[in-house]
Amino acid sequence: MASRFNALKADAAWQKVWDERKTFAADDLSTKPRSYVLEMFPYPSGRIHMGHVRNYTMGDVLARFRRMKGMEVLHPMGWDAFGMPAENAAMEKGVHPGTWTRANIATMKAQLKRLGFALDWTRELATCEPEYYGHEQALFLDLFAAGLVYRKESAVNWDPVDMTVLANEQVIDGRGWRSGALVERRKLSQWFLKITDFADELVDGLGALEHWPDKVKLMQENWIGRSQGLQFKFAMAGNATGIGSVEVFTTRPDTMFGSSFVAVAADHPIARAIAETNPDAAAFIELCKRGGTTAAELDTQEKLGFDTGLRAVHPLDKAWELPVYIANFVLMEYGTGAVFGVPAHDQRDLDFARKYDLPVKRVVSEGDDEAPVFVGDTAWTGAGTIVNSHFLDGMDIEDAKRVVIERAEGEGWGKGTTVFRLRDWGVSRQRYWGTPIPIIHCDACGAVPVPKDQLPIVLPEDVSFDIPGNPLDRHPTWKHVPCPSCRGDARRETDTLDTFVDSSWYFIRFASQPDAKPFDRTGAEKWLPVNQYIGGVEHAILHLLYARFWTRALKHIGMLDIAEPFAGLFTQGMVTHETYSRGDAGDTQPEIDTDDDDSSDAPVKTKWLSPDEVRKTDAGYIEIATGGPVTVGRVTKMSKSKKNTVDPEPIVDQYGADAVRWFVLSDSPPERDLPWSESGIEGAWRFVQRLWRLIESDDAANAEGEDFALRKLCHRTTVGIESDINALQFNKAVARLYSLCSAIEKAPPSADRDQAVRTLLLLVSPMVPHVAEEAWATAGNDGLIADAAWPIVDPAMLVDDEVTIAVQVNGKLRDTLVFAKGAPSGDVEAAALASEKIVRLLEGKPPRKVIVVPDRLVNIVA
RNA sequence: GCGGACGUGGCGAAACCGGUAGACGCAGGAGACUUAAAAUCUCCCUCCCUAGGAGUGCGGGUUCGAGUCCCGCCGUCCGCACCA
Repeated sequence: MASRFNALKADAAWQKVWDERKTFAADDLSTKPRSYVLEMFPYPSGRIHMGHVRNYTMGDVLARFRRMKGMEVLHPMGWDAFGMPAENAAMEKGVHPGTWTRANIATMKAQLKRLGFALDWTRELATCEPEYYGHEQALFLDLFAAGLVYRKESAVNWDPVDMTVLANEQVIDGRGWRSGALVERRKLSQWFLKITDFADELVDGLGALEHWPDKVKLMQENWIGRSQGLQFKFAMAGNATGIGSVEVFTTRPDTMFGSSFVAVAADHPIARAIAETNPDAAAFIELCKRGGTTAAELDTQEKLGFDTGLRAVHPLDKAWELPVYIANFVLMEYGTGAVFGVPAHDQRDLDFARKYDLPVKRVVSEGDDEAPVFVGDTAWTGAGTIVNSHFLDGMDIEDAKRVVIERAEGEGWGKGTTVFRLRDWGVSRQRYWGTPIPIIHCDACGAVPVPKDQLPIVLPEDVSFDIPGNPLDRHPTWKHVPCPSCRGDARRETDTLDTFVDSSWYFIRFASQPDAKPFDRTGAEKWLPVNQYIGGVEHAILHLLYARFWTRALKHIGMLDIAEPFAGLFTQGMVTHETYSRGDAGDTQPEIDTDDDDSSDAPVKTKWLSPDEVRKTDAGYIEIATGGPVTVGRVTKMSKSKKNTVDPEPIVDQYGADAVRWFVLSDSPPERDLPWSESGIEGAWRFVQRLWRLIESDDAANAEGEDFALRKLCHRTTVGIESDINALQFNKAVARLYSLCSAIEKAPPSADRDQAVRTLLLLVSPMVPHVAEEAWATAGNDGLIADAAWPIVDPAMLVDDEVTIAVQVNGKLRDTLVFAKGAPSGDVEAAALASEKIVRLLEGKPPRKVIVVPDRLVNIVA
């Protein structure tokens, strides 16, 4: 009797069982091999979206699979719960950020539970609770004590919309990563973490991360931007100004004899000193500040300079003087804020030299041309031999670099150095909804750390959000505290920590969560590093770099002996959907698509329609409300601004958790984008029903006799799926399961078929656990399929005794032959040549050559 | 501009180490069952035209044999960006 699988009922029932039995709680004391599977924890924005579903389903399949393979699996979940959207909600709706956040967590937790994820909820944490951020404050103080935290006044990226400071990593194309507002430069006193102390090891450490995507490693390497070169001082000729020297950095000391000018940044101390007495210089500096910083502007912006009148003495030839310019293309933030220009071998310097008629001298010869005058408008930056350079002549570039550095160090005017693009991590945020920085400012004692026994510093609840700015700073009493050191009147730090600090150590807290301290070292080390971390590429630099730094910092201060937090990383693709717009407006409107985690939408001109506002008809899509035509636009990332989102919850209501899980695992390779479609989810639902029918119709009582081919297929499928899941290639595992399912359906009843059904159930159970549990119980098995062991593969069942051999003529397939495996090449060749089709094609001519690849093919060259 | 990835049917995609291209799914088509529909099942489904030929973005090359390797283009996407 065929019945339907009632997903709604079964999902709830099995989720309750897993919950009550704490099936997926990880045992710290287990002696089994361990595996820590983690997906990037969500920001509690309100509701889960398809991206979450895809991300967590992938991790879930891996976690469930590893459990079945006999491992003790840690698969926890928590909430990245501090951040701007909660404050925006507070401002818009008058609700306290904590109330809003905790309500969202409750909603999203219920939504995650409905998907049946094998999560260890006993370790759930939310970063906005004092039980978490109090420990974070303790860690901050530990880093402070170790000298890895400092305060300095600096020019910062100020987001005028969010009214806060942003780290360099959070500024994208000159705009705030969250608000999309044009970032301003401001001077502020800020707390910094010394990530640059770890710059070298953060680059070098990438080499050991075998199970990370090359793309992410490369992005981090470029972000850290390590350059090796020479740092040295030019002495000034004469000393009328009192400026004695200018220090520059170069990666090309080999080209020193090709230099024709020195340039300093507009905000370089030398430029400022000159501006004090020279109004023209001051005006030029103002001009430089006005220049834009976007890609397009930089591309078209002319190289401009102002001759200071200063002359720098070439360190290798004291008689040689170079003009010193203030130039708009020199950055104060990089290197020493000053450069020397070698126009022949640097495009920027060449543009500058051509504009100001400076000498362009060739010092690297790319061919035979050794003429000292370099012509043309394209600098030569490639390999070559050093020419026109005295004692360097004839050397290659690398040798010349070494020789110059040795000489500089020997003569004491410079030294070989490494310079990084990476800046220290500014962590102060002028926000309420974040971790309070545990520091007290005292006029007498300076910045004093809060004694650890006074932690956590808890956020005050009575705050208002009716005016912009930081409510902590405006709070009447909170910041007024005595100095812990001298007991005098002092002020609490009112800035809070960047929320990326919260996510820099949550994976450690998951592994070990004592009450009295952030984590227990041996407890944490039992689980760490995370074996498989899964999340979006958008965190390739931000979160993943910070977490790597934080882990190394903890190692540095002896709190943890783990260098790299994430041994394996996988970055999954996005979930996309067609876009629909009314009429023929198209999707050509430019727009800024900010993060989908928040509710801020960019202004949109196109009238977008959501998928449930349109219907597909034979004549194309129409708008349901008006019956008007709908333009189907590009398939893009689901975003609120384009209204092409699909809310997972109603889909789960309609099709059940298993169908949704199966869909997000099917078809698209997990690192690529997954196009969501209505027909796709229906297909997934049909498969769940098909599985159920197959299981229900299995008549175990009458199952007798053998089906050797089917038995072999089960073993082959099992190994295949093991390797697919280990490689996170779920789309391939899905395809194999479809094939096995079809083969079982077609097979006549037998004991092997009955066994195959059982195997199929086990193999699909990590992906569609609810229908698998239901069927497992229906078939009368004891215990949960979640606790069942993965099928054991018999290697003998993987070998084929027969093979199909392709017969090609000139590389084109003409026939196939079935042979016993390992048949002698001579026999195979003879059979191929005797084949009717081959005989006809050869027309009696003898083959010129015959290639036989054993057990694979015969290629006849005619 | 620099760096990287990718390009296979109507669509999402498979294809091990260079060895039968298009597995598996979606959409579509035909049929069966049904009073009918849904569901289900069976078959077809790269293209031109069929004794066959062409075909993995385009043009070359290496090879008995190329989606896979090499050279040169074109296109798409991503990251960085005056980085000295």
